[in-house]
This record gives sequence, C-alpha cells and structure tokens, in this order.
Amino acid sequence: MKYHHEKIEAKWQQYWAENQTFAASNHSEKPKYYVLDMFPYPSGAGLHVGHPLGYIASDIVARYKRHQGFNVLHPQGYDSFGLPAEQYAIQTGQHPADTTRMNIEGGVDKSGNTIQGYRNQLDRIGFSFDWSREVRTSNPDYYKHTQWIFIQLFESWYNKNSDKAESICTLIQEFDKNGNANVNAVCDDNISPFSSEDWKSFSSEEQQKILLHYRLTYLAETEVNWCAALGTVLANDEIVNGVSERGGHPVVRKKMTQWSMRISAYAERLLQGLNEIDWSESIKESQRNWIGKSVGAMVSFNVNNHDAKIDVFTTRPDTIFGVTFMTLAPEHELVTQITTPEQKAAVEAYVEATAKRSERERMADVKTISGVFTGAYAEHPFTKEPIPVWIGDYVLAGYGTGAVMAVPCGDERDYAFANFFKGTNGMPAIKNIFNQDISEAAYGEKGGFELVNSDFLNGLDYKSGTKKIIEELEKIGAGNAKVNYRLRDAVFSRQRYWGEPFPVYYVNGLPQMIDKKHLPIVLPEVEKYLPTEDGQPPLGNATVWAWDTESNAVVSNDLIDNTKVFPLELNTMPGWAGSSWYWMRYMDAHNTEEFANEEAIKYWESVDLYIGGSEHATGHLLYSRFWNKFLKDRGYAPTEEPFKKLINQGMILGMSAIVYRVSGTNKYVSKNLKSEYETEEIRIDVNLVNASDEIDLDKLRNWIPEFKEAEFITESGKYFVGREIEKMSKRWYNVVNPDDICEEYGADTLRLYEMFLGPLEQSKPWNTAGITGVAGFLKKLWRLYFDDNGSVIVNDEPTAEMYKSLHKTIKKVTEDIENFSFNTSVSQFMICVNELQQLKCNHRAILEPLAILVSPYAPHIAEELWSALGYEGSIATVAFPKFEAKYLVESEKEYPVSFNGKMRFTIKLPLDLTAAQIEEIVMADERTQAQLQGRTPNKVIIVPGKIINLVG
RNA sequence: GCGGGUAUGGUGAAAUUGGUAGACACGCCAGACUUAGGAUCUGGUGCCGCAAGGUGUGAAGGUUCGAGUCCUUUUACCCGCACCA
Repeated sequence: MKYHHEKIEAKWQQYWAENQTFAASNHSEKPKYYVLDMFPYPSGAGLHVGHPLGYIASDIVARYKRHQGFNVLHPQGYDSFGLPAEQYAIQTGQHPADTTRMNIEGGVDKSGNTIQGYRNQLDRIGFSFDWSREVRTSNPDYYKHTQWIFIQLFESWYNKNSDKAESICTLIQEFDKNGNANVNAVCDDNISPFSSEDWKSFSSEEQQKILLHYRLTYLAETEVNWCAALGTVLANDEIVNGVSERGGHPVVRKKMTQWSMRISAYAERLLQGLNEIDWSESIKESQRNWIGKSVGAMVSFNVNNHDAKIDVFTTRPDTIFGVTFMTLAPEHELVTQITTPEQKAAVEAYVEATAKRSERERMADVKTISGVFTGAYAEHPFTKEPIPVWIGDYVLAGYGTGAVMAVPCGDERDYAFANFFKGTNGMPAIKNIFNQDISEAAYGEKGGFELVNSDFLNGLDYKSGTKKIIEELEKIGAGNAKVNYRLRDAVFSRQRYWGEPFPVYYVNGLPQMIDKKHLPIVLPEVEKYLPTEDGQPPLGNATVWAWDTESNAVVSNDLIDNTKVFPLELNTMPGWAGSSWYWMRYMDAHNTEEFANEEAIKYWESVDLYIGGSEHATGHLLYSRFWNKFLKDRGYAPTEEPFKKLINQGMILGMSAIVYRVSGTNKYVSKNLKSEYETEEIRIDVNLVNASDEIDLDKLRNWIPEFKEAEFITESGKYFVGREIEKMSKRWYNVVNPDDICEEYGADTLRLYEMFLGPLEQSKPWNTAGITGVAGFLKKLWRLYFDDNGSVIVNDEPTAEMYKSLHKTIKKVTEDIENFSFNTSVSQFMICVNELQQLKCNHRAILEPLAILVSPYAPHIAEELWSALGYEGSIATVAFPKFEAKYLVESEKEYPVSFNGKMRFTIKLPLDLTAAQIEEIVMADERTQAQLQGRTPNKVIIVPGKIINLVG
C-alpha cells in the first residue's frame, strides 16, 4: 500500500469538520489551555508559505496539549476592516464587504480571477482550529461590541487615587459634592478649578465640555499626523521614519478635532506589566522605549514683563544653576506672546520655515543647528537672573512641555546650540556648574562630578542634588518631581470608510453616545468611498446617516432638524479597534447580548500562548494590553494582562532566482559563465528551478513571452540560476503558494518542512528544493506500518533497541514542544524512523506511541496510521506517550580519550567503572602509549560517563 | 547615540550543567537496482593533504585539564527607539 497524501488528507479534514473534532467546550473537567494566533487580514493576494509558519507552530502546541489532557481553545478569525480593501474599492467600485468576503471564502472576482480564499487555503493545511468560533471584525454582530467598548471608555475616567478607571458617574458625584478640587485624575491640562456650586450652576453643555477633559476617550482639537495622500490621520505607530507605514506617503502635523484614547493614563501600568509576562526581551524593550519613562522634575520660569510662565520638564533639575538660556519648540504656544517687536520678523520667518519642513526633513537633518532669539527673558527661580528665551527646532513640540531649560555645560545639544550662537544677541557665556573641564565638550555623565557655582547645591552629586533641588523648588512653588512619558494619547478617528462607525451623534457640536441597546450602528452605504468635495470623510457621502432620538434609528440626512434628528459622526475607528479585544470574543463568539459572557471569560481567563509577528510590537500588542487593563478595571476582564506568553515567529524570506541576460541580446548565460559577458540580472519564477539551481528551460520558455525565443548559454546543457534572498513578494517572482505544496507533497509535508527549516523565531529563506527530505521521511514512516500488501503490524515484543529509539524520541519531542524547538523534533523523528527501519520494527508496542508522537506535527498521516492500528475515531485526544528512563539505561560508554585536550581515539568501557579503574585500562592501552611516546602524564582527568583527558 | 538580536560546511541547521563540533536534511560524488523516473537503496562528503597529520564555530585576547558555549575587547549584519531635554 502506497502513501497517498491527497486521499488521506482530504478524508481526515472532512472527518474533523463533520465531527467537530476541535470544537472547544466552555465547560470541562479538564484544565484549560488557550492558544491564539494573530488573526490575518484577508488580502486578495492570498497566503504564501510564510503566513502559516506561526499557525503551524501554534497548531502543534494545541494538538500536543489535547494529547496532554487539556481542554484547548484554538480559534481563528479575520481582522477584516482595513485600508487595502478600501483602496481596492476606490479603484474598482466594488463594495469592501464583497471583496473582503471573497478574500475569505473564495470565488471569482469581477475581473474573472479565481480567488482561493483564506479559509480554503487554511483548511488544506489541516489546522485544528475551532471554526465554530470564527470572528470577523467587519461583521456588525462583532463591531457592535467594539462600539460598546468605545462607549464604556467614554463613560469612564482614570482615578489616580484608586489607580484605575472608574465610571464617569463617580466623577460627577464628586463634582456635585466638592467640585474638582480633590479630584486626582488623568485629564487634559489647564482645567480651571470649580466648586460644587459652580458645577451645579453650569449648563448641561458646559458640564459636558468639562467631562470631555476627563473621559478615557475624548474629543479634542489636537495636533495630529495628517497624511494627505491617504486622506486620513495616522497614529504614531502607523508612521515609520516620518512617512506613512502604508504606502510611504508624507505626513504633516495638523490641528484637527479628533477622538483620542487616553492611553497615557495607563503608561505606568503598561510599563510595570511587562515584568510579569513571558515575552521576548526585544518586544518588551520596544514597548519600554515606546512608553519612554523618564524621571525628573517640572520647573516653572516666569517670563519678565509678561503674565506668563514657561514650564519645562528636565531629567537634570540638579543642574538648574547652569541654565544659560531657554529654548522653546517653534510651535510652542507662548512664542507669539513673548516675542519682542524687534525680534518679531525673525521669529515669524523661522516659525514659518520650520512649519514648511516635513517631519521627515526635520528628522533627517539633525546636524544643522538653527534657532532664533525671541528677545524675551525668563527669570531664574533662585538667582532671579534674566535668562534669554530662544526658539529652535531641536526642541520637539510633542515631548515634555515643548520647552527646555538649556544647560550647555551638561548637555551636548545645548552645548552645540550655545557655541553656534556664541557672541550673538541673547546668547550669554556658558555657565559651568561642574568641577570638570567643559572647554571641548559638555559633561553629560550623571556621576563623577561635584556641583559648584550652584548656591545651596554646591558640593552635592547628581542624586543628592536632585533630591535637594526638588525640595527647594517645592518650597518656593516653582516646581516639583515629575515622571514624564513619551507615550502620547492615541488618535482614534480615521477619515476612512471601511472601519467601525462611532456610536455617536452631535448636538450643538457636542458628542452624544447612542444607547447600547440600539447597537450596532451599521456602516452606511455610500456612492463613493472617497472624501467628499468639501473635505468631509467618506461617510459624508452617506445620505442616510442621521440619528433620530425618538425612533432611535438611523434616518435620512434630510430629516436633520437638530432638535430630534441629529448628524452622526463621520469618522470611523482605526484598524486596531477590532483587534484590541478579539481574543475575548472567541471565548463566547455567538453571544448577542454581551461581548462575552462573564462565566466564559472567567473560564478561559487569558491567552496562555500567543504566536504572531513582531511587527505588532508597539501597535496591536500595546493597544490590546491597554484595552484589557481598562476592561479589567471596569470588571469585564479577569486579568491584568491578556497574553501570558508571546512568541514571535520569524519571517520566511524568498529565495529569488536570477538569470543573466547578455546585454542588448536575447541570450541568457548560465550563472558560472556570466563573468565572460556583460550581463544584467533578471528575476524569474522561483518555481521553475530545481534543487540543484537548474532551470527547466522548456517551462521557462512557456512562462512569459520574453523567453519564448530566447537562447541559453548553458553549462553542458544545464542552465544554473543565481540566488538572492529577499522578502517574499510578487514583484520578485519568489512567492511560493502553500496550495501548490499541499497539492504536490501534502499538508503534512508542508507542516513538517516549515518546522524543519529552522528555529521558529528566526527569519529564514524558503527553498522548496529541500522539501524532499521530509517528504521522504513520511514515506519511510508509512512503510513501517504497511508494505505493498497492507498492514504489517505485529504484536510481538519489541527489542530493547526499539524501545530505546522510541523513548529517546518521546523525551526529545516532549522537551522540544515545551521549549518551542520544533525543528529539532522533526530531526528526532527522522532519526527514530531511520533506526526503526534498520531494526525492521513493525511492532505495535512501538508503532502505536510513535503515531501519537507524530500526530501534532503531521496529523493526517497520524490519523490514518491510528486507524490502521485498528482504532475507531480520531487520534486527537489520545494520551501522549510517557517517557520512561529505564529504556535509556546504558551499560557501556564510548569514551573519547584526549591528550592535552585533543581527542585521539575512543575506547568502549563499562559505565560502572571507577575513575581509578578507567585510568588503569586507558594507561595500559597501546594507543595511549603510542600517544605518550614514553612520557608520563602530569595529570589524568577522568569524568566517568563523559571524557578522559591526559595532560602533559 | 541608546537598547535588543544574530554570526558554525556549498545550503538550512544541530550541539543538556563547559566534555568526541557539524546531528538531521538539502546539494554534491561514487555505486546498486530498474518498468529509465524528479523513484528506491548503499557508501562517501568541514577545509588543507596521496597519506601521516594539520586545521577549524566572524576577529583578537583571557579563564580552564578541556571553550561554539564563560569573561574582556572588537567587526559585520538585522530589528526597535532616536535632537526624548
């Protein structure tokens, strides 16, 4: 009987689907285990072999845990809102909902292209997903709950005293009772104090405006990253090197009224939580960088002749007597106010010039020093000396307060700035407050100095100086200790169509939440997916997009009267909204009332193992932690952290194949002859090349017309390609489709090969050529159970060697799965099968456990072997074999014998010999005598069971 | 600049507390069988050398009887952050 993967795999995939083999129950006696993959965005291009890598790894763990007796939740779904579907809609006029559905379910698109569909592609690989819990973030029955969470955020504030989010009702009660004097909240700056009486006297509108300053999601005019090409704002994590992550378009700062998420309230908890979770150090470090905690002080400087103060954040308050000048960001709000008439023209010109430069230019150009004196002076809080105030674009508006106290003697940038403008109007000589030489460079260290010229700080160091100065600042009311975070509140509005609509309408420009019982607010139909002519977001094109407060329904815009019918929000939510809570939805995916039932959430608790790409380090993974913490505060999530353990799979790279065209001809020269010609490199379809890098020239001629008539300069009839390792992409013709691999070699081979390629977390190139190794392994495995006539399994007692081979494998595979070292498991399977083949093993007592061992990796063949062993039903929950050390006990060891650390020969000795006995035998050995040539060793090192080393 | 990671044959990679470097595969070489196939099987394959032997884990030092593994210095590449006050 031959191994036919196509029959076996189709059969078992159908069996699993029909029998709901992998449907998880929310009630079980077994311990639970939750394995989650980062759900995919269903793009039209379909999956390539890089995509399933993490899914295969998580599937192995899920299947292994089932064998270990766990109730396993291993769900899958789609992150189906997003930009590409919308861009495609703009180009083709097809509704994003239609193209998204087709990308998931497959079909034939309007241009006649067959789309396989993610689901069909995934099914062919034999994942043990519980598809009954599938979610799609763009489905109204899903985003209904995303809208609900948004409302919860709106109805919450962050109480620093309890250090958690609370219902906005508790804040209103406090305002009613005591005004805002005792409120310790994370909120907007510049909130004026009010009493209980004031609060009660405010109009409802005024009250609403005040509350917006406290809510965890709030509407505010903020500086946002505006991307004109995409027609939308972007969050900080959607910008890479000053241009949009998607498309690489320029991004400028712009003031807009937008929804924001007060993630800054959670900065410290997001930072501290990293210590409790088992994530890679690099991701944790990325998040720490992104949060950017720095400890220091806030210091206020009064501006002379103005009723104004400049607040600065500094990590070095101990250097306050070294302040030589101050610098404001050009965007700083005080700039126009304090600039003197004489400096006005210069300052305005500088501000304008800075505004014109894109973020990118400003970032690229860090070497050029520029700035202008405002003519104004601030007053030193202690010495009362006047300090000139400058503006300069080395100070960023977005960090701290957008202003710095410049201490050139202790800061490289201040030093460079001071020297650049040395001698010009408003730039005094550098004050040195360190007992160090600063004639060549600033002294930036936090140690190794004593403060001088610093009044009451003289003689102190960094630590004691900082402590002292903060006390003194507090005494005179000019400052206090302060922890600053780089993490900014996250902009939550997008000027896009294909996203969650906000459950929000506007009365007199003030946002009102729609009651949760009327959710979902379903995305309206529009004629065009582009912004409107007057610059409104795409939802501005909707004609039925108004909220009727009487019928509680979305009605035609014509009915807007601003008394009963009001306009709805035109922005939509960003891509990360739906993915920031989806792991909880899987726990109870069909709940129509709540986002998930309390009991289900309590049962599944949090994700035990999360596998996905590291590109989400500061986006999805940070926002998800934020929402989870918020939901925990409000009693909806059971744990502080959503993902206990995280593994980042590496990227699978393409191995492009290159042919060399002789310049100006239609001739192509084989790789090793190319130096004899002047050539240019052309990439060809990597699937036309065999394991020896040789092209099938007939196939190449039929591939694209360019090669039809081409001539090939070969090496004895063979044409070899060059190779280049680069990202898997259509434009390099190096994409390998998992469907093709499943077709030719089978899903089990694909799964094994993806694991065999190397360590999961490492990025590595794909080369289909190597797959014959694992394909051959599966055939050999099969032949242990079958010959040409069928089953060969016998019930005889296996030999000790067979047991040894099996138990070595049990041990290795168990350890490997626990350590996520899947590549070495596959090697061990090969070793075991090679050994059993040598031993002609066809014994049930060996082959039965072997089938179970293999099953997490190659589930289809394992099921088939299991039924060949005479069992009914699936192998999926059969207990995993247990390692027994007794089968590995050895009585002899092949000792390496080294002389001065160099291994010369080996000698087989019983393991129960003492060191002295070993020495005697070794010394008597003629090979030892030959090595020593009459010398006597100074020292003989014998580690029983390990090595023998003779020195001297 | 700061932080994290990687470096081993022609290729992908193995190597428990420091203990026979290169397991397992791909490729290559030789052979067997054959219904001639991109099947299967056997043997070989780090490098130099006919061999004995020498040499070898990015580089240079060090610790040790013994280092891919530990320590110091250094180079290259990848990732994250970055005029962060």
